[in-house]
Amino acid sequence: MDQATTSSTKQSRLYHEVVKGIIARINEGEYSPGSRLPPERALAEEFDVSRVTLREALVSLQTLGHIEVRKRSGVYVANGRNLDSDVLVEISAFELTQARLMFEPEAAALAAPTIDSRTLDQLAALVKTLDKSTSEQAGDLADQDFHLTIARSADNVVVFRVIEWLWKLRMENEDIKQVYSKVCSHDTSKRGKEHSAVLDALRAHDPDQSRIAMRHHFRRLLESMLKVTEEHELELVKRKANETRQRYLRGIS
Amino acid sequence: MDQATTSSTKQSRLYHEVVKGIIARINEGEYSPGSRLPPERALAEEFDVSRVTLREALVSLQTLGHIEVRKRSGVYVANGRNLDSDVLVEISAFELTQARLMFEPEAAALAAPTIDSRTLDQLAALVKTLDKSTSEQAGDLADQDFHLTIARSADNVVVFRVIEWLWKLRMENEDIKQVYSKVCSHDTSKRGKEHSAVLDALRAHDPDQSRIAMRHHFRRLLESMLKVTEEHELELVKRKANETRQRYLRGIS
DNA sequence: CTAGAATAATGGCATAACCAATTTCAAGGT
DNA sequence: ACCTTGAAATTGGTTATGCCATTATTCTAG
Repeated sequence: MDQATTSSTKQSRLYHEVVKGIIARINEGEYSPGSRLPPERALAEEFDVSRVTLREALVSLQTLGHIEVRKRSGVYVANGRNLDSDVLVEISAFELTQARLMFEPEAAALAAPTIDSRTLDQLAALVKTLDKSTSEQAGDLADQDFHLTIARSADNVVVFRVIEWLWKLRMENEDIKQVYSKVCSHDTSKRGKEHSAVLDALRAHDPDQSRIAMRHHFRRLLESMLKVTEEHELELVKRKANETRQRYLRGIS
Repeated sequence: MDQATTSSTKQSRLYHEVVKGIIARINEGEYSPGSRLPPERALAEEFDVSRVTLREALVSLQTLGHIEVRKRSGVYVANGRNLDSDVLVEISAFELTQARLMFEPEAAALAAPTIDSRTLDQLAALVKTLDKSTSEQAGDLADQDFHLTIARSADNVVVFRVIEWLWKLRMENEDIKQVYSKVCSHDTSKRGKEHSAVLDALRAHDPDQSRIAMRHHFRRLLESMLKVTEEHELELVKRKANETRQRYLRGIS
């Protein structure tokens, strides 16, 4: 091998090239999800780098969650994926809300017995912020803070991570955001009341009541969502009918 | 260094430890944002690893965005945001099981009304497989299949993803695997019965009963886990006491 | 045909070395 | 005293080689 004779012109690290190369091969289907990549020694030769450099690329790829290295077995293309990395899967707002309806109440119930007064004060402040928030974005953020603060109080990293991911989906997916936006503009007042109810239950350190209050919140949300969507689709039908009418009446007036 | 003489007991990747160590130092302010870390060679010595391994840790840290490596200048703590960290989170078997106790019963309840007979047959087969499985690994896989099949039947991508992630943690983390292994060897028979109970409830398409059966399964699991861990720590104490005794009795016999 | 033992394959890690720039610092000139 | 300068030390980047422990595979004996 050449030793490091190429490093004078190339600014970035060599392993970056290898990372790019492997990702390209994955994307082009040469290495399909779940399949095994060639062994390190072979890959190193293919990319014309040392095994150490090839390994650095694998470490980076692993950190990014694209591959999975199993000791003494091989390198595999990740298919299970990390919770975080893929927002690509099409997820409907309904599915997401249903999942939240299932999980968030449990987190609230878990948090209730041990939540401390400082956190309760924070939550109270967030309820106020949400009530008097003008912009939609500010409201959403306060909403997120409220729910994530409760999830954090459950004092379980796994639980928190799950709910954090749920919120990530809620905030990053445009379609979902739109649906939520419609629902919230539809009835903002209820959200405040329901949050207060949750807060009261938490204040009482009552797990069951906390669960019920949170469940109620989400159930109402899901129902509103169904209703709004219904109305929305009704609106679409009307508009279409109108367009049709216009088209067919165009030549008559 | 001793070559890889320590790898027999240490399961996960060595560079992970280094990553955790460096993140800890950053979070504790020993290395403040923007400041320079010691050179690679020094760090390698501090962490008692080779430079190659230390470099792997740096690559990972760099991929995570926590540090910045400037050629022939040094390694710097990334400015600004420090989200504290992915790899740093230590997830205990208890936390994971608690999360599963919260979420998986809900998934079962959701699946119950709509689960079809073909899937029920698959589950029945898996229960059998689990009962008569000899190797631990085979049992674990059947267990995983059982739970993931139920989660899939909930027919909600988000829910499935969450539970899939939980299982990933369960199977990929060596520490957690070890704890689960101890628990399962402790009482395998119960697991089969509990799975059967869940299956029966699903067969009856009874959401509440499904939830209860699954909850019971996990509650028992969590309790066994606590007990086993207790025993394990007790064992450690005993062994230590024994060593002490040996030491002090050494000259007497 | 199967159980078990030998063998090959594979990832994990260590050591040593060299390269190409940068940084440091002291010698030397003004 | 101040600046220049150039050599040596420093530092990240990369390669090469070798051993270890465990898995996967193959071969052999029963």
